Amino acid sequence: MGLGEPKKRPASDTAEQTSPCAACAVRGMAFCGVLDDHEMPQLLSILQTVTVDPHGPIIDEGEPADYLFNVTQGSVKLYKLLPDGRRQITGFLFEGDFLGIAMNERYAYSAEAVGQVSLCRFSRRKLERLLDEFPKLEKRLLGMASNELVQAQDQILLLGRKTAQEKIVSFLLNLSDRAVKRAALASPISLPMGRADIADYLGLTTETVSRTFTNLKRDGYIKLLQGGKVELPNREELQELAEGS
Amino acid sequence: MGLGEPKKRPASDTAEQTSPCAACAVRGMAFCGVLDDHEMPQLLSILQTVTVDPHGPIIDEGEPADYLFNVTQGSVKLYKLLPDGRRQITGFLFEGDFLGIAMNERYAYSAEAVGQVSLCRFSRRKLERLLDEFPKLEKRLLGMASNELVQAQDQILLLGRKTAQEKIVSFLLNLSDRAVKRAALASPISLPMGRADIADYLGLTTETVSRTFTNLKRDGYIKLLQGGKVELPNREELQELAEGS
DNA sequence: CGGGATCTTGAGGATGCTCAACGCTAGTGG
DNA sequence: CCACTAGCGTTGAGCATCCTCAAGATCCCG
Repeated sequence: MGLGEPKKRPASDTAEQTSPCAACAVRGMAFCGVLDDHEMPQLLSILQTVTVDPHGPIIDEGEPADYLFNVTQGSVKLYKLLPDGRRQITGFLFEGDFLGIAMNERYAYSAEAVGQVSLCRFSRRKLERLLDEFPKLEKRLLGMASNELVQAQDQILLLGRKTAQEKIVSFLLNLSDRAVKRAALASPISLPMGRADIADYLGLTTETVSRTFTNLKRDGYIKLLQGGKVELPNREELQELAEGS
Repeated sequence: MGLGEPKKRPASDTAEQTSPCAACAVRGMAFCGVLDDHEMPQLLSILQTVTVDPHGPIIDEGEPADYLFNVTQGSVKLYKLLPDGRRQITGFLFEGDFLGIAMNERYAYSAEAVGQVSLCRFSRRKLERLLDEFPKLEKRLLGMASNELVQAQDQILLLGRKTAQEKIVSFLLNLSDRAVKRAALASPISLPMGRADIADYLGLTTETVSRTFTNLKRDGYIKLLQGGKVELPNREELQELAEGS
């Protein structure tokens, strides 16, 4: 696992010593949002901030699941591989998303930075002890797990029964919805990942992704802007395209 | 939702009055297994046993998620529909499986009995109150949610990147593994669901499922027995078929 | 024994894949 | 400053897997 070894920065070696969390932009959206200010120090004591370069590994499928993460900046892709190299991306994470609910003793998938990424890293062992102390943290995690399961089922429906065009449009709408949840704009959304990543997420090839974008553009459903941004002029129209109705 | 209205049987109207749980065959595997004997009465007080006829509905996608279930007998299919009728089965449940982790305020999918099914039914509201009282119950549910997420990712990999034959073989091996967990045999496994259900679970058509079974049979990888049972003579061989290695 | 449902088999076709070439952009070094 | 290259995205032509449509076989329950 050569390139991109995470650069660890203990929470206690900078001016942020007292609390990187106090200034944290994603605290409200993340699972730590349920803790009050006076409870934060205990979380802080088991947390390290980490940055990873583009394409750098974060976790590897099959390794002991010793750490959990919270994405504070950038985007992350999760994926599984078949022995012959076929790849399935199981999800993308953005600011505020949690990495590591879906695991037992070992990581069930690998994770890699899409662009430059910053994360909070928790020792799993220590976090589990904290859960005993703060039941509301555990409740929050259970709620997040529920949400992720619902998302996973949507993805299963998409992969099993939708056409290439429906897959692409569903994907764009999903990114748009999540952007709104992060208090970003619903319409010019940014695609930090490449065509190959989109293909491996939707069970397609890069060529099919590219062709489908071209068609959607030609028919006026989307506009491709500078810097990998996409404009969605008419969400309701797209909503229907996404479900074939 | 006409046919198959669940037949409710309050826990207090039969000889099992004191405890249907005491004699419950699946208690060890189910989430209630974490409760001690002296804690069971509280669970019992919020529980009803229910039976559903073949093809009878259990829950409907989009309805308020007022009840959670534990399957005690038979098999259940979970599915989502697209507006034009395309169907994706998101999972099958067997004895001991829990129904209802993946939900928020409303059910994220529909559930239907495959054969004759028996279930324990819990009021969600009351169960949530019980969770506050028994943190170990909550911990257990979080663990189960983790497991389900791992399963969901496997299914995503299957749907996105596996061939028809790999899908079928993976499915058979999965059923076999789960049979073992229920203390059943690994090899002649039973397929309580029809070809159409298998197809909608694997993102295929019934014809493709049928043809693939025929091919696997011809090549000696499986044997189709009486009563919808399937023999898997060589699991290791199948394991390789399932991953294309 | 009959009949409906389910399963199987066949022939033809469409969606998305493979293989290949070309264009665009950004970073690099002369 | 600009040619060069490497990576990524786009486009095209042919093809394979799986789907569609249709007919026949089998099973199960009355």
